[in-house]
Amino acid sequence: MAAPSPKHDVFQAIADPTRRSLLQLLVDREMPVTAISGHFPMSRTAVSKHLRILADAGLVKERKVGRETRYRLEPEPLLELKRWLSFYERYWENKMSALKRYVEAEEPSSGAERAAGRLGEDGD
Amino acid sequence: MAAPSPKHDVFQAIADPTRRSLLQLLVDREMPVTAISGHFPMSRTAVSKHLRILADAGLVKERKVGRETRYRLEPEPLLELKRWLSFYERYWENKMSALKRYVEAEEPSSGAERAAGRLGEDGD
DNA sequence: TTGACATGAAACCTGACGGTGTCATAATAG
DNA sequence: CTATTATGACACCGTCAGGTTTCATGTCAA
Repeated sequence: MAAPSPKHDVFQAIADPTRRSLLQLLVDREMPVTAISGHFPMSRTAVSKHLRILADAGLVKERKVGRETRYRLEPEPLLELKRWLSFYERYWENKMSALKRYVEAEEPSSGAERAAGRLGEDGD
Repeated sequence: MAAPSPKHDVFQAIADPTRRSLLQLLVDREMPVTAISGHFPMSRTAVSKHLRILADAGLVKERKVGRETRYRLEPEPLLELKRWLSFYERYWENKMSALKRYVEAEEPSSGAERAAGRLGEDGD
């Protein structure tokens, strides 16, 4: 019963770029495996395995509809990530001010179109 | 140098539990490798490699002091993570209300002890 | 029933990862 | 100078993750 024995945690699940794309693809629609795999340059089986890992981490949910299995995003587990992150927030607040504000400014609304938000790697 | 070709991104860097502990250990103090490795049940070389990966992702910074190399946290790259996360925030806000508030309530202080936040699996 | 479609499971390959031990080198102590 | 300490660079190894292909099963359509 809802035994929380996830072999894969959220951190590991989102570590893979393919998996992150998968999440984004399923962000608001529900899709069957074959349709999903059409968006990726790999075999359907490979995608299926990634989905399994995501499901294992609780990030997607499966629903069988006829002969197909539809997957959809389940964002709750990301809360763990958020909480982990929030712990470090106060640390970068120490040294960041302008940069932080610049980023924060885009969040509240619907900032998400800037997929490639480049951060200054070489700070000093 | 300043090679902007990080083989390891932030997502991958924090995927490993050891590396997350490493970050936490270096969160406000600067430590040399040997001292750091004293906190972990593995060889100094292994720790050193983890540090390399973290440095590669820009999450720690090295400073040579005499014959020792001191490492310290560099939280800026976590912003990328935060921005990635913020994209999904509005999605879990759809289905979460009480739960969200309950979690949010712990963040502001220094909440990080509740590692096992159980979420209702079947939302609808 | 028969056949096509959707999917998961299994066996397998390869490269990266996490770990070890050893060694070379730079810096400090005597 | 010599010995010790701190560290990084290597070489090596076992495991696992990501990928492929093949096969079995279940569902839908004629």
